[in-house]
Amino acid sequence: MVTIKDVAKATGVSPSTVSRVIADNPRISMETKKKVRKAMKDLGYYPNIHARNLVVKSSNAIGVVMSSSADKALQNPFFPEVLRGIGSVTHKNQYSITLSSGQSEEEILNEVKSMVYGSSVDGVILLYSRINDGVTNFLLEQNFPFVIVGKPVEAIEQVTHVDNDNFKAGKEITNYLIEQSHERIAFIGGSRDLMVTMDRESGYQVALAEAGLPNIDEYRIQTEFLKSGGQEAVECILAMKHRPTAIVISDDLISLGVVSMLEKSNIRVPEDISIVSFNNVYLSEIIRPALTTVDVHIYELGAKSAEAIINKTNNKSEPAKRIIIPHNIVYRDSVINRG
Amino acid sequence: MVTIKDVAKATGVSPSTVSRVIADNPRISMETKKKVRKAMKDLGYYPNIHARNLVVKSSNAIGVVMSSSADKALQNPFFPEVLRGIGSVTHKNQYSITLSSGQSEEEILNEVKSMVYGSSVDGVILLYSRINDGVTNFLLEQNFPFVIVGKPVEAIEQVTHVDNDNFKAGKEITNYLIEQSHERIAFIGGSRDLMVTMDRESGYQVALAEAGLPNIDEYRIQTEFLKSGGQEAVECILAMKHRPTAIVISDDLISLGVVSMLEKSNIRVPEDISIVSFNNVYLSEIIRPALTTVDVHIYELGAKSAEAIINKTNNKSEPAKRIIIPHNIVYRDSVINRG
DNA sequence: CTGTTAGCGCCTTCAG
DNA sequence: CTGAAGGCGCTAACAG
Repeated sequence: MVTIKDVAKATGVSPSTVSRVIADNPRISMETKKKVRKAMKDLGYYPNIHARNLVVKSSNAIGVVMSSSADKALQNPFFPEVLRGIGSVTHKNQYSITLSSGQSEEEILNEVKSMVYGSSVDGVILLYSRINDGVTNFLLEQNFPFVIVGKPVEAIEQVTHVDNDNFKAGKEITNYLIEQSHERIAFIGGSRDLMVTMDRESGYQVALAEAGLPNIDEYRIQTEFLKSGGQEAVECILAMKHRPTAIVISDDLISLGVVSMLEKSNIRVPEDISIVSFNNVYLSEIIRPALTTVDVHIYELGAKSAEAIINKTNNKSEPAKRIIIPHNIVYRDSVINRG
Repeated sequence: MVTIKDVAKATGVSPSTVSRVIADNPRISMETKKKVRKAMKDLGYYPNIHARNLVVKSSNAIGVVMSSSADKALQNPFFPEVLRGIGSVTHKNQYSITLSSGQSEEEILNEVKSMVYGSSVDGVILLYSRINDGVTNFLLEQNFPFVIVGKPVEAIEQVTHVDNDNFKAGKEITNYLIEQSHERIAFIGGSRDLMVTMDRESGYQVALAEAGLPNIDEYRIQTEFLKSGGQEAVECILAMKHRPTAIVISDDLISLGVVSMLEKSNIRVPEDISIVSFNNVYLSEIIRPALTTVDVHIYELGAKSAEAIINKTNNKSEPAKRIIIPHNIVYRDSVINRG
């Protein structure tokens, strides 16, 4: 391994000079800089990041933690897409990213603790926001730089987050269904502990209320953020005496499950049941019928969160920010006008 | 930050003893071990990985590098899926994973160099195999532990790799088309520099030859591993005087592009043109028509490659292995029998 | 503008 | 079974 000493020796300067060249310290003469840089290249010198990080106590790495297991999350195209967004800006800023890989909440909390205490990351991005979340609480206690993709459950003024206006989006998409003369509208959401579910669901409820439509408990179904979740949910719906004519679904992947299950049960979409959902993951375009869905600009969500966390690590005293990514509805073929 | 010294002080032992407890050194009495462990817990001690890695020159991390930009690759569901496979076993073995994020070959090579020289990873997994690849050559020269997902271009006996038998798969899937009485069969592949493309393409060619079918140059099209790649390819096909009645496509995502483009051009699949492809990414099931495709067991590919690289880092002298993941054809609705 | 010194947190001989 | 000492590669004062 070629170290800073080797290039110092080769150049006839001291190690600290070499170090300063690496940092591009302005107080080094252009001449020696050139000389040193040449030697670095000739010898094939690459800095040992561990040594560096040990002394500067930072790692130029940011941790990305997903809800529950990475294993499960990666099945939802949402995550690769945020990751792309995050990756593009971390890369631009020379940060690397470390993925959480824990399978349980406890494992993940431990991972995060060792990232923080072991200072192996400079900041973390939380790809979810959940009630009573150990990781969030820990980060908050430690006053460690982090940003949430989603809406914080509490201390909303203290934590930087990038989110959509999911309440508004939920309301808008539900209103769209109402405009299409639907009156019996169900809602299928992911875990109710997640803020994103809650926000979308309240939007849905308020829209119903404002339209003077009844808010039927049975019509609000909770399931998992997976295709299989959607299939389960359909069973509930099939069991109802008064089936809804339309469903608001809080995630495209769930929609995929419900559409396929509905199809299996000989219920046509949109003729028998209309469907709208959220995210505009690319599969919502290829599934038949193509999904009317709210585009939340996933890539953007990722990119902005990365920018935010990088800013924060470089300036810890920066006040918390809230960044709202605008959404828009993409109209496709999964809704029918019943008027 | 609580260090090894702090817990030493708190326990009344020396730092080296604490270090030995961490390593679970058998020469430490059970008694002191307990005492020390308790103190670690009480104080909230977590090892500083940089300090540790600096001295032991290893990182318990493995680098995952994708072909060209992560940005692009992550658009193909293949990658999240391998990542899941890799993640599950790295996690089980307490390894973390670092994703390459370079945008160009040169950037990626530099990333890999700094991983290797900076000893920030113990091994790397290459998610592609390409002719004349700088990264592969570098790793080979350095004799640094790595495994390829795919078939090495050269030095095949020296590099551990996990692959499918893509030649055989290409032949089988083409034969299937031939059995369905197709005679004009085209091939759309990704970059011809990639071994995976070459293997599948030769399988296709041999199948044609063995069946006594002509091998028409025009029928072999090369494009990008993206949906847009498929769309481009269709333009070539539309321009032909003698259009094929079936196409072998080397990647499901490309197929998605060709199907949608064909649809736009009022050419029906499978009635006018049959399609088969590779990977069995989940979207091949949801697209209409559902794709007949060879399932290469992506998750498995990832999991095995992770096992292999971990073994290798723990035993550098281990001989190179070739691990073949069996494939199987999943028959769906994108092929019609013309007999 | 550059060199010297000390130390980051941990592990590993070498003594005892 | 345990302590003391030295060093991994790098950076950051402090001198000059």
